[in-house]
Amino acid sequence: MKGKATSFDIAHYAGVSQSTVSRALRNSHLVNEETRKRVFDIAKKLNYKVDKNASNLRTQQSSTLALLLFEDPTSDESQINPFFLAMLGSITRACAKEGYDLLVSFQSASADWQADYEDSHRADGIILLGYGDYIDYQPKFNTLLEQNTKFVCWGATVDNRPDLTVCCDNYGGGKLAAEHFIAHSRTDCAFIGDASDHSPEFFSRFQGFKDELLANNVKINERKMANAISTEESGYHATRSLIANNIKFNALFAASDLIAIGAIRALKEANINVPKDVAVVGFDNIAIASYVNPPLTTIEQNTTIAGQMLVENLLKLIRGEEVQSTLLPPILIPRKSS
Amino acid sequence: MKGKATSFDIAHYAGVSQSTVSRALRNSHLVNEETRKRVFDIAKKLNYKVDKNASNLRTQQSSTLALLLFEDPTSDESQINPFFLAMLGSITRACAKEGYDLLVSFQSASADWQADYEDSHRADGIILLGYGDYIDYQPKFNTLLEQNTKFVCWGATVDNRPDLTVCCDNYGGGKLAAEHFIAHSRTDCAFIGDASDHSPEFFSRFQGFKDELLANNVKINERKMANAISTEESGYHATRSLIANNIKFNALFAASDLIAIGAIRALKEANINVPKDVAVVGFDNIAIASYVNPPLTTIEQNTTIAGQMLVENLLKLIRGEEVQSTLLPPILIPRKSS
DNA sequence: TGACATTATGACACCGGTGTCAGGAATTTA
DNA sequence: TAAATTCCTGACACCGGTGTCATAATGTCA
Repeated sequence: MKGKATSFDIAHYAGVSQSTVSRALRNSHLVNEETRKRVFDIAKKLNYKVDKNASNLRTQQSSTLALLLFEDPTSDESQINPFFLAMLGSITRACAKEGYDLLVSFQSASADWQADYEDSHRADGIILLGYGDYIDYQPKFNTLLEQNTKFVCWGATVDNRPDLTVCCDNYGGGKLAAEHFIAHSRTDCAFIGDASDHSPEFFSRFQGFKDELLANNVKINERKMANAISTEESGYHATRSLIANNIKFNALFAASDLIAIGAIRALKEANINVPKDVAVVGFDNIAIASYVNPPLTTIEQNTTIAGQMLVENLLKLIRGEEVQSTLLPPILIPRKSS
Repeated sequence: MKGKATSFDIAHYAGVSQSTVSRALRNSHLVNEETRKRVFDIAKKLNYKVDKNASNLRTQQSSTLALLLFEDPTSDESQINPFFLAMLGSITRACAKEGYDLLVSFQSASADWQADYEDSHRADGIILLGYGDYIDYQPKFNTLLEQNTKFVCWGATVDNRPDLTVCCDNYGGGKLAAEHFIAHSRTDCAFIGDASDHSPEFFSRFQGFKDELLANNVKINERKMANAISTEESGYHATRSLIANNIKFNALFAASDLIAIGAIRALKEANINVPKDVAVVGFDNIAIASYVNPPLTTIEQNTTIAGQMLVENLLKLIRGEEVQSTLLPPILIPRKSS
């Protein structure tokens, strides 16, 4: 046999028509049991596999989802944010469970990604995953919506479409961090992250943090805040600049674990003891968090559930079912850094 | 416009035949420049995207590679080995650079994965990534070879086909670890990993380690060896059992970083100081390694290059070009654990 | 026994591109 | 001016399945 076997080959050997083969292989009840068995046996012998391109072309669907990972273009090329990698893992699993394949692709936020995968019928829907400059995405979301492309995204909100977003309750997570500090009488708080509304996730975390402090009559001093994107380097530099400016605090809330880890490095360098002098709380609970020294107290986002929800919601959208807005509860994981 | 635009729609608006549209969009030199422009403009306006299913079906290739990740089924479901995640990242990037899409899928070693992706024309080739029981795979490799499926694999060797494997020089890496201990006069060595030939990568690491020690007249005591698979838990338990058996050593070579991290935890628990009492060296240089306490000395496998090589070699195989056997040089990254 | 339902199958159009071949128009050559 | 060449385009088969429709064979009921 040259080349791969087709349904015509099977039809030939089974002495039936190609139509019947196709039906038999898809377990249509229209096919005689005996015929079905014969076809299956021959298919197995010839190592036949349905040509997905032909099948997808005809049925106009692909049983495939696309995952677009937006990386902050400023972050180090070689290291991908471990939080996203964890998400990727759980999304892959969730897809497999649902019988879907997963196409993975990295995108820079600026690129002209649009609906490429879905328009070209390569994927039935798209999962968008990224941290950061989501605000720039709204026009692209609109394009996707206009074209009736099915998509869900992590973290970012889409105007008037809360059902397209799965995210952690960042505001609530921020409050958890504040509660934790209050409970341990650490009220001289610093924040590192991006408190502008440029990065909505960080913004919400900060808002929750600030509001909960206020509810306990604690005000956060603007001078005790520094901007950082979600990398260890950025957290390190932001913290160093606070220290260099001689700014004092006894609690530090970092908008992500990577930032927190960088912050701890900067604190250590300045001979500031964690947690004795400064208690540090991060956000995400990436795998590294439990191994750093001291182990990092953090607000966990459950990536397993998050990945499942993204996939489930997307499939519902594809099937035309209604989707509820999904907010995942954050959990405080207390460790030795606070 | 209902539904997605097709090349016929463009043909209609451009007043040319569908054939010409197809040619124009693929920049065939057979098309008049003016016609080409017109077609492009209309395509853009209609937000036209080539239907990959139709295109792939006709051309019998997919511009897609499949990545099959074999996880050790005994490892914790929720956590994927960070080394593989790093590989996944670099493979994704390498694919993008070459203009290929990447299908990602998790498989358990036992499943009937065979050549599914390639047989069904979803992918032009397959990358196999896994640790562990590779020895069981040879029959499946044979099936793949028989069917002329293009594939490459990480780590595992395929009988008589060294060109299909990309891996780190595990033997050389083991020697590096031994050299390091010798240089620091730590000659009472323990090894944790799998020194049977069940896990060829671990086996090679151990062989290199042992041989280099022998070259320096140091013999490793069989009692100072313990089996472990590549998880933190497994490393922890293996080390605990050594300690429980009152086995003494002043240097420990772990077959992977996760094992090493587990080992350090066990040592700490037993009040054994790292590196003062026991120097620890791991293997992989995963991201966590530099953050643990103390930072872990390890043998780095460069995942960026590894991913690139896997993709490059696979593409060469697909194009029918000759591929050289690829052995990547390991590098010792000295940190505070030794 | 004739009308009708049920079951199993084949023929065929179709999905949306790609590649081949034939041929008309314009240009060059003899 | 006829012949050859180049350039550009359209018609059409084809990739390998899926879904619809027609139909033959068999079973059911009045």
